[in-house]
Amino acid sequence: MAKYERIAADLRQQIADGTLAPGARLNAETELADEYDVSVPTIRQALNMLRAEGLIDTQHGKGRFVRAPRQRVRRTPERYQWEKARVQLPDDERVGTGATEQDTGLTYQDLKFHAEYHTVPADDQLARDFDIEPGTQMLERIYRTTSRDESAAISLVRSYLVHDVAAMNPALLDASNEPWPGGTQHQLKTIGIELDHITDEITARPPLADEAEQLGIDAQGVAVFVLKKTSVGTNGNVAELSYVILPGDRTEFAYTTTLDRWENA
Amino acid sequence: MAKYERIAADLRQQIADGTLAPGARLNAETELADEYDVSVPTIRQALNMLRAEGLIDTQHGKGRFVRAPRQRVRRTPERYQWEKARVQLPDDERVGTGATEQDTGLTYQDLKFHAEYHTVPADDQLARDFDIEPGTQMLERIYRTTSRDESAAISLVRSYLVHDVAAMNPALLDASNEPWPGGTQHQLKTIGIELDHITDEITARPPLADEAEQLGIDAQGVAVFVLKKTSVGTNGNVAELSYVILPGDRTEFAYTTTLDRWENA
DNA sequence: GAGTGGTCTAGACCACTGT
DNA sequence: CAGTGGTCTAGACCACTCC
Repeated sequence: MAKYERIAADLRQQIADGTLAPGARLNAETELADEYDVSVPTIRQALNMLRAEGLIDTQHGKGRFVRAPRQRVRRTPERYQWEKARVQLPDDERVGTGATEQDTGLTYQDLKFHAEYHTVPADDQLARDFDIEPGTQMLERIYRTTSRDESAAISLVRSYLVHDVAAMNPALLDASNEPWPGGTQHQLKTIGIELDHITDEITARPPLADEAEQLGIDAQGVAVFVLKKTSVGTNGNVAELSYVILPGDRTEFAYTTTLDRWENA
Repeated sequence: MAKYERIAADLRQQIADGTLAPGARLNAETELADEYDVSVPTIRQALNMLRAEGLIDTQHGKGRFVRAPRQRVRRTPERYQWEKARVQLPDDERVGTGATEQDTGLTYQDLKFHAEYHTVPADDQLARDFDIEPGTQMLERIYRTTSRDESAAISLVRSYLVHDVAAMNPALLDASNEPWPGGTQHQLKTIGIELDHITDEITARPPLADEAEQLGIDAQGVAVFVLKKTSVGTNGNVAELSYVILPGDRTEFAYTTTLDRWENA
């Protein structure tokens, strides 16, 4: 076993058994190098492993700190139905049920919310998903939701609508109307679209540099979930499609499948 | 921008635009150091980034190679219902519908299959999930499924049954009966259990060292999915619980939620 | 044996954080 | 200012792969 592996294992153990409690600062790399009687780069290699595992957090100029295990936010598809039901409520009851809540699964009042809209031509992937011609103008909506407590974003969302369809209600083209009371499903209702079903497709990949920064993930190690959410209207057309980027260490998905009973049971 | 970042970006670009095609070997670190006019450790830092991103594969003594983008295996909950329906078919039609297929979502004939059974006491987590006393004897079943083509495993499964419940059919205690025709749901039927629903809970984390090896993931970078699958019988009790470890770069989950129609629509 | 990556050293200089 | 981590150098030695 290599020295750096042995050192990493030792520190990992100390974190696991509480010798190094969450929030505690590790000794400086020069001190650790003395303690373990190795060179500084070797210590750094060990510490990089722990960072990749999400166990420690490094802060330039301050030190390395044991990370508190992140509380996972549970995301279930029940809220799709919940949001759909709320669409029919009067306006004042719909307040606080914005796209934020639909796309993050959170219902907190204390969120910082950022939205910006663009018009972009459909690339091949979007064209396939919407069953439209490549180059068709799309309304691209970028959302970033941040808890007031933390600096890190909870999710990054890229949402797409066919521009000419959205334009049937000009209010939908104006980002300053966000967060929209009632969320995307209510927005769709204003242009005559009712959703039939929503498909979630979940993959994982390493975060891009800017995603890592915005989500408060140390660049190496922790992955992000990419949730591709496809909303299909009762007419069979894709009404909205969004990519939700979620931090891999703070997210949990849960889906329940109910099975048909055996006939002779 | 640091040198190693610039070098990584340059190589990333070459991989993206096909200058470095999948399978191609990168120049040796000493050659790259000459080309970019930096030291070898700096080159190594750049290459470690690419490895963490899953773009290259390093083989000790041979070189570094551009990884082919992995084909993702799509995993949907439809097969739970599919497997349940097949339980009632006659034996000869059930062949090839083993736990493997249920837990991996694959139906290939050409799989190498490994199973081993243990008896272990329930820890606190298992006790909570099964609603039993901690320390209750559990039948722990470890599955590892490997495609005949590749050396890497497709999934690693840890499955739990209450030992005394499984023991009602002694054949269920013998690992040499795996792969069982009809899979777990048929095994449960032999002890009088019909499933009502199955809940999938999905998280992601960095792989453990042995998981990375078995799944053919380079230790750093690519995450693993942990799918916790809870199968609940028609009596309301948890019948079986399994943890499925899936490679983050080769797995995609898809779940569709059908929404109720608006009454006045 | 020649070539490859894996580990490790002993430093240097810079950028960021606090006092 | 002192202390921290981030970057980078120029080498050494070992383990693995292939011929």
